[in-house]
Amino acid sequence: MNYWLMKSEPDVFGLEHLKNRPKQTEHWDGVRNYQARNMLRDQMKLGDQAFFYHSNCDEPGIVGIIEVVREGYPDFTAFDPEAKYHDPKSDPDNPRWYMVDVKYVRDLARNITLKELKEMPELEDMPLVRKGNRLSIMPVDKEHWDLIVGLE
DNA sequence: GCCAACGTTGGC
DNA sequence: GCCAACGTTGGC
Repeated sequence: MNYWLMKSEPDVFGLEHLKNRPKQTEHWDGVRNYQARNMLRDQMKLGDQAFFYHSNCDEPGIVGIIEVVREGYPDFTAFDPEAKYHDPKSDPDNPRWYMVDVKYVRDLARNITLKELKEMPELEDMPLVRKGNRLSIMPVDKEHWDLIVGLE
């Protein structure tokens, strides 16, 4: 089993939105970065768990846990000219972008903030806290995962 | 294949 | 709202 961190802006699609979906499940669309795409397409497996991270907000941080319930498949929103993340270069016969479906697992008891994570020497290798990292999906080491859950 | 210009991300 | 960091694009 792999562990991940997935970023989303709470104003656009936050943990509450996922929780309120029928079946508490949603497809994770709109990723338009090749490195993140490769992870969605090739590496994320059924049952993998991920931190739900709120970005671009007052207190960026990890607010919950979600789970992969469908493995990588083409991000159909790329084909839709009306969609925000439409990409005319993604051909349905040869899709450029992929997504997975995720399901709400639980809230964390509190928001474990980016600020707090940055202050932990044990986490200095974590991509999330490294300068300039803008990936919206990133792998999390099991040791880091356990450590962070332990902060709750 | 280089690199300048441009767009986006996301913390602050 | 600012801006640093980074990815992508496209001319050459």
